[in-house]
Amino acid sequence: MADDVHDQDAGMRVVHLLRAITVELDQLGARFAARHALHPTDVRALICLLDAARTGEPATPGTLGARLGLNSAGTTALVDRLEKLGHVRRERDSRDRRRVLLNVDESAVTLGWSFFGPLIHEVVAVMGRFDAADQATIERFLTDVHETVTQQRTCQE
Amino acid sequence: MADDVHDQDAGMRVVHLLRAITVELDQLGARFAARHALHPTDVRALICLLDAARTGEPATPGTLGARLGLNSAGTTALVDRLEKLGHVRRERDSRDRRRVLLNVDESAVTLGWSFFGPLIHEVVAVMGRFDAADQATIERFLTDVHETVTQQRTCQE
DNA sequence: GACAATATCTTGCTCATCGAGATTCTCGCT
DNA sequence: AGCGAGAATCTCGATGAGCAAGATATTGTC
Repeated sequence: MADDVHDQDAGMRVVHLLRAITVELDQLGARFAARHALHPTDVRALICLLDAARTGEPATPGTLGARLGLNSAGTTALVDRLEKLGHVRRERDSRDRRRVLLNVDESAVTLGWSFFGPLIHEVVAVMGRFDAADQATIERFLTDVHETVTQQRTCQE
Repeated sequence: MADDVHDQDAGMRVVHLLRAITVELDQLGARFAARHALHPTDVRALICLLDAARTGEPATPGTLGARLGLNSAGTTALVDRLEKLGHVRRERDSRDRRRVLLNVDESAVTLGWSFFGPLIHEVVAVMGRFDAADQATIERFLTDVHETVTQQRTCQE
């Protein structure tokens, strides 16, 4: 039973750590936003768009708005802002001409890297201080947590 | 060199996982907010207040606003909202009557647990599937990452 | 006791987001 | 073909969170 208590303590400590990391990353994102005349929503939008670009799936205002929990009006305003800043370009889909495809400009990529690059580098370095077996453990843990959180989000309708 | 590339790949995968987890947690927080007539900022405020209560340090509008990056006007409006909903009570400090202490109501605690409790339980369960050595590894990794992120945030002025 | 410093609140404004509806385009059906 | 249902996006007016600047109340210092 002592082990159970111990397990739960480690679990709670990890929960608090994950929450603390989330809060810190949020604030870092907010600072990045303020420094480049962006709103927090704009940063989240760019992250989503870059993710989509990385996985090769097409991005449209509809999918973006759904991902961010915005309605159509807010999504239009968001894309307007990003387009005005030159981070995104609208482009009519030639197949389905109702749709608008969103292309992320190179400037947004370099902008993101200039700000988050150092942090990413640091985290990779932290990871590098663990041996291969431990790295696999960490990756497995984070994958499980990600799955759990995603499930929690989607199952609550 | 193949090992280097391998290390870096694992590092980048972990970075993406951490970011994905952050995004999911944000959206979960937003859903929690929408479901209880709260704004995202209100949720972040409650988290800060509960953190402060847990560590025993006194919470005031000033410290809260600083933590959230709000100015005094926004902080006043925020505390007004939370007080109107009964989640927080203002109370003049009897020693320094300029100050206002913020007391989190029990209702806010139970509200938070009713929503995030299941997720926390799940994450603890995920953690429980690892043996003690791996748990220590995970905790050490998250601690290092947290430190890195905090450092990155504070050093950028 | 007058003055600077601190903590909080008030006022007037900007702008992101929402709800509702208009517009443009696609596709199945006859 | 061509008409109508439905889908993707945009426009308009309203709401409200947050900001800048200043007001108010309280404390410590000379």
